Amino acid sequence: MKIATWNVNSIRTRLGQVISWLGENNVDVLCLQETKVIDTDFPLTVFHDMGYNTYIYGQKAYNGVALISRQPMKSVSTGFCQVLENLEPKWDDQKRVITGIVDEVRIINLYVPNGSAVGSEKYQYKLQWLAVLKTYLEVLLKCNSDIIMCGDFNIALEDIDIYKQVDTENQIMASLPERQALREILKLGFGDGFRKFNSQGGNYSWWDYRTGAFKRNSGWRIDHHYLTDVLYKQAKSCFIDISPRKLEQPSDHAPVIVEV
Amino acid sequence: MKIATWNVNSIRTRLGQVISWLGENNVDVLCLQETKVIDTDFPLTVFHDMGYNTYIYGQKAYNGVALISRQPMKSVSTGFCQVLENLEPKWDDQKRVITGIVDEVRIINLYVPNGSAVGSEKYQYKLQWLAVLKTYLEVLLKCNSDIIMCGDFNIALEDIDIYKQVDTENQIMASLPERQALREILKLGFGDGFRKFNSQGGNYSWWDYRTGAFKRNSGWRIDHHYLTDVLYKQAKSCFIDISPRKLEQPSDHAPVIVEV
DNA sequence: GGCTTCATCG
DNA sequence: CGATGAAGCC
Repeated sequence: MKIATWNVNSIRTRLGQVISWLGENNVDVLCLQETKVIDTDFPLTVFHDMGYNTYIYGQKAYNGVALISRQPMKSVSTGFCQVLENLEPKWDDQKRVITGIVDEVRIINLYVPNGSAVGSEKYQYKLQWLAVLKTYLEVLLKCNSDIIMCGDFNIALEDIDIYKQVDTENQIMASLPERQALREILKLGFGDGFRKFNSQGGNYSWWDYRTGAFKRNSGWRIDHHYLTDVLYKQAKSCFIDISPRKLEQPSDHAPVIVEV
Repeated sequence: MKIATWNVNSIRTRLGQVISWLGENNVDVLCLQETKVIDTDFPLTVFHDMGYNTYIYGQKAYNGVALISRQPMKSVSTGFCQVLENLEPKWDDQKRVITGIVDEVRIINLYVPNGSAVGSEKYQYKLQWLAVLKTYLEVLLKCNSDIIMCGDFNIALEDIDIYKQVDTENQIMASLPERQALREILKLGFGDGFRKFNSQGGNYSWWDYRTGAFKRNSGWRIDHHYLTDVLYKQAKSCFIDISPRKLEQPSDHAPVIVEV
């Protein structure tokens, strides 16, 4: 089973690229982030015509996640609050979480907040959001032993996940508190799919649109697949496909594919 | 001498098309309207590199006119108020007028207000603006006997200048009061360069972006060259070049070229 | 309805 | 740099 994650930075702008990529890469589930569209405007039919089942959780202009699955998914759930019933509803104002089960495997598709700048209000929100995510995962792990949690984490966990040395005190996506929050989550029992197969630096999934970052490979590895034990052990491959980033009008992120 | 007028609907968006058109059409003066850019952001150097002298009169987001001249121009003047010293300054809030002399010929480049809808406040402004234009021309005619007044007039003077019969009571760009205001101006001694050579309908310079107007040639002839007597008599040709309207991301107007 | 600004976000 | 939405024009 092949599971891909791709922050497309607007599904409507990127639809042609996503469709052609999906035609060439026969993935079973494609997890999209930053769809940036309300559900009524999501281009469903083109995925249905390709034989995919589509589960969406979007909003206007910002955020938005979707699951594009060859097989119908079961136990699909959107947002945190359907799982954490006592959680304040405001945690679902931003559409960043969708999950469903296919072949006994729970796929969790996440768009973690960016956090803007260390110390900012948005940074606090990111850290709190990661704490909520942890409790969310604790609940799901009670029912589902096999989980693939993937998406745009907006966190580079190790220094080799960044093209240059950064200040881990002040650099968003690399600061120690957010790294620590993610490590606490991984301690629940997740392994990094990409690092099972590749321990080298220079592998990135996001390059800033500005300053020609992609040409110089000035990237960050912030899009991840985290797998629970059994899935991690049986994983066959995990790689970043940088080819869509070379096209005209690309997303700033490249898709990442794990095979289990 | 070849004088072109072209409403480019943003010089920055259309720069590539304007430059390549200018390279292929060796005009002496190119009169631009709707440059939509403040003077500090106007792309001057690319015109200078082609050997053109550039005179600009722009504002943020709306309106804006420019003269692109092979020869340096003399007696360049922007707006109405430099010529009509007692005129209220508000008449230069919208940047719609620029003029200069080349080879003893005064080129006046105009972007006449559209007027929105007959009877609206903008319509009243259009009629008043045309009255001011008349007094402006009366002054210039005292000093310059040879004048080419060109630009986007937002007026189709005759029924054959429109692809279909319209209601001349209510149709903006065709209503009797605005046609009459323009006729009063032409009575000062101007002839329509295009009509010296072509008395046929079906010749248009503007096609609405909507409803595939260009494909069906549902156009209007609203971009004109008006010439004083001597120039009118010696004019060698006047034609509309519809080829740029066929490109991707075109202006909704085509350039018009007169040779004198 | 097409298109181009601008402001905001990442 | 590139996305969106709102406003204004035609």
